[in-house]
Amino acid sequence: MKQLSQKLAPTQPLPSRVASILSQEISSGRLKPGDRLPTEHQIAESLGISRNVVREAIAQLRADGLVRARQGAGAFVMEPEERLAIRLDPTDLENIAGMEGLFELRALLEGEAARLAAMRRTDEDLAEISAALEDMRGDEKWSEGSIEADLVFHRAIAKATGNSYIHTFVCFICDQIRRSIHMARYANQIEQLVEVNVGEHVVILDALKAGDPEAARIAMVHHITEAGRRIGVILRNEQNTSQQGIAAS
Amino acid sequence: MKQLSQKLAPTQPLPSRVASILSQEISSGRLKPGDRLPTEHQIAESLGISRNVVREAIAQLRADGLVRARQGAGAFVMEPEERLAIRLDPTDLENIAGMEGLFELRALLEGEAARLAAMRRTDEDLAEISAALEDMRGDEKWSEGSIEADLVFHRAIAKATGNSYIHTFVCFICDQIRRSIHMARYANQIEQLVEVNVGEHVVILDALKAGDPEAARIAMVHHITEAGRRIGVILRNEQNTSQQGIAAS
DNA sequence: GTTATAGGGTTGTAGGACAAATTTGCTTGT
DNA sequence: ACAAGCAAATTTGTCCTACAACCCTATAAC
Repeated sequence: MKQLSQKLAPTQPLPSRVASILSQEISSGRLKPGDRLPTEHQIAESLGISRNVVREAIAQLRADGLVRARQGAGAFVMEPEERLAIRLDPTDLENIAGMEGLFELRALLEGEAARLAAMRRTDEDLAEISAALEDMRGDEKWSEGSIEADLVFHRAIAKATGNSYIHTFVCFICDQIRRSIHMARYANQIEQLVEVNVGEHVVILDALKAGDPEAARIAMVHHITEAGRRIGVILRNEQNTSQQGIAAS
Repeated sequence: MKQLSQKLAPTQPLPSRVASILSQEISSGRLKPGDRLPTEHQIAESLGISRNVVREAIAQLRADGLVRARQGAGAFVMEPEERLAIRLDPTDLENIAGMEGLFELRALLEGEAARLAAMRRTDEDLAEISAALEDMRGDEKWSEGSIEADLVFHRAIAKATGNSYIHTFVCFICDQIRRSIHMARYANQIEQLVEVNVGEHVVILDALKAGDPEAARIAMVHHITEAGRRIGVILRNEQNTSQQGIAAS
């Protein structure tokens, strides 16, 4: 167990590192649902830290619904269905396969969000979305601010669905993707593609203005597919964009 | 602030209660992004608890990316976009409006998941899904086991997409809904509707077997819409099921 | 005016102590 | 011998103190 603790950056706070270790023990199956964790004393001693730190680590796991502590009995691993939080493992996003999966989910979710937004958006929503698009154009190409404006655009659409859950989920996924992009530093090779990117956004906005649900959805799926392609993520193009004749009506 | 602490069951562990208080302070806007939290000492003193408890509470918030603590400086509320976990507020699901939003998201997500599953499912996936359906029929009507089998059915479809993110998200949402249903005890008024429910599942399974993406998606959306209706959740039927003439072919 | 330094304040970690609750095993009575 | 109940050990929950590491600011020195 001790050697695991060295796999994390020493700059990260100690309780988080301990939480990661325990969390890994669980997700790797070494600790199965129903199992009891080692006592706080044992963990503290085996890692050479104070019980205080262990308790903070377990507090994090408990907050995620990963374990349940019972006074006098111990801390037990919970069933996977009982988890009440989603936390993505950042390491999953460091390879292309993970990014592909996330982009697929994003296209799916945001595509449908755009469809709903086309039907429900208010004029204020539209103004907010348009403003974000202006910011994308106005800022320096692919500067930090431009990327942020891009995200604001997507979030505003999700908000325009009027469904706070959709908004929450879309925000979450977008942030995961942005984080990955920043880490991988993909952005520096695509500066010349801004015009294309802005163009795709314009198509989406137009569909929202027109109140055309299918067109909005298809434009969004297309945009995300292309955006993924630009950073090396190839989506299996099984999205049903083949029926776009309907949308053109 | 003290009166808020009484709104939680006294059986809940103290750190969680404190975390809820702080989390409410943030989501209600009394603490805005960028603000610094009161010092641990102040919080401890104002609530009449030890700093240790406060630290565990903050550890939970930190794990969610809700706040970021810098040694020597303090704990600061993070931007909403920086959050790295999704945790739904259980109180949001106690009213019909919240459930409607969640059902809409569910229909959207699982509908698309069914579409992808129809294209990608392996024979093993199909066997797993069929087995779950058998369990639903075999068990006593609407017993605990039958409800679980229902969930297994939905999870198996999400797994058949081959996308672990979709699987994770669908699992998460289903669990939220199940939790709400259990809490509200809706289930007791719909015992006679099992046949209908099973029938809807059969339609989904048939579409998956046939490898018909659109039919699978439409069947899933229809099922979730109906399932929601049975427990009193009315979805604005703006789902594009109007094209179901295609599915009937 | 700018830089260096010292001080107070805040979080991070350690360690000890006791309370509360659970589990286990032993004792005792029948 | 068996069962019920009691007692002890174990484990988590909470509190306390102390110090280290670090941040920020105000003061002092150049």
